[in-house]
Amino acid sequence: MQKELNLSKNQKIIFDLIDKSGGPMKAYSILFNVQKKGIKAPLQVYRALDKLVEIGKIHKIESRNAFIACQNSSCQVSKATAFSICESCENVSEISNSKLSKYLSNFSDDSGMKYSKYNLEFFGLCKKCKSK
Amino acid sequence: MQKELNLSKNQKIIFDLIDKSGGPMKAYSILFNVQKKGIKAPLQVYRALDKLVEIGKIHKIESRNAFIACQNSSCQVSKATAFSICESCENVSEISNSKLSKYLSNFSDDSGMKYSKYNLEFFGLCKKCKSK
DNA sequence: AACGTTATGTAATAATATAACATTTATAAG
DNA sequence: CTTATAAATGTTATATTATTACATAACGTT
Ligand SMILES: [Zn+2]
Ligand SMILES: [Zn+2]
Ligand SMILES: [Zn+2]
Ligand SMILES: [Zn+2]
Repeated sequence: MQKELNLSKNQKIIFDLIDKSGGPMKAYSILFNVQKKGIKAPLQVYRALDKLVEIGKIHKIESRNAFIACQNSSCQVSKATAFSICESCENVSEISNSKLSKYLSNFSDDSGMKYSKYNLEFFGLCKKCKSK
Repeated sequence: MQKELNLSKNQKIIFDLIDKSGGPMKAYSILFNVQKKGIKAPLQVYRALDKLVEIGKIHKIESRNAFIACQNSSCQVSKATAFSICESCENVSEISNSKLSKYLSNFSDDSGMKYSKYNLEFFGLCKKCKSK
C-alpha cells in the first residue's frame, strides 16, 4: 500500500489497471488497455511488469503467463507466493496461510540446497464451478 | 518405466531426448535436436510434449518454459510436482519428499476449494554455485 | 551544474505456442 | 477381414509472449 507513491508513471498506470481488474491479466491485454494512456509498446508494459514483480506489488502466475495484484498487504517482496487457480473459470486468488508459508519457507531436503524463494500453484475447481 | 512401450514414434523420440539430456529442455531446442529424425515442425514437438506431460513421463517447469523427464518413477500422472531450481546455473531437479507431498496434497484453506493438482517451484543456489 | 541511476520511447525481432486442415496409423468390435 | 473409432502424424500458417538494441528523458544526489 505505502509503496504506491514510489511508482513511476507507467508503473502506476499498469498497476492500477491490474489492481482494479481484480484478477490476472495478460501482458498484451494490459497493453491494449493502456494504449489510450500513451503506452504503445510491449516493452513499456514488460518493463513496468518486471519492476512491479520485483517490488512485490504484483505476481506472475507462471502457468498462465498472467499477472495479478498482490492480495496480501504484507507481501512487499515476491519471494514466497501461493495461488489457487480454478481450471474451469480461471479465477485466481493468492493464498495467504501462515502455516503453509512457514512450512515452505523452512523446507529443506537432502540436496543441501537452501531455498530463498518459492512459487506454488494449486489447481482445482472453485465453488461456483464445482456446483455446475 | 513400464509405460514406455505405449509411446508413439514421435513421443518416444522426444522422451528419449529429454530423458538422456538429464535436465530441462526447451521446445525449440528439442525441435532442433530431432529434425534429423524427421520431426520438422513445432506442432509435432508440442503434441508429443502435451501427451508426455499428460501421462506423467515429463513435467513442465513453468517458470522456465522447459520440460524435464520425471525423476520419480512412481509419478505416473503429473498432478503433484515439486522442483528445485538453481537461479545461477539453472540446474533443475524434481523433489520427491513424501512429507511435502502429503502436506500439499492434503492442503486446504478456507476458500472451500478442493485442490486436485499442484505445482511447486523452489529457487535458490545449488551447492556448486553457492561455493563460488 | 554535474553525475549516476532509473525510467521512457521506438523499432525490430526472438522465442514460445496454437489453429486449421488433410492424411495416416493403431485399436477394437462385429 | 472389414468397418468404425480414436489416436497420432504431417504441413502451413499464424497467434501469443517476451527480449535486444539503441536513443532520449527524468530523477536524485552532491
Ligand atoms: Zn502477494
Ligand atoms: Zn471456477
Ligand atoms: Zn515426476
Ligand atoms: Zn547452480
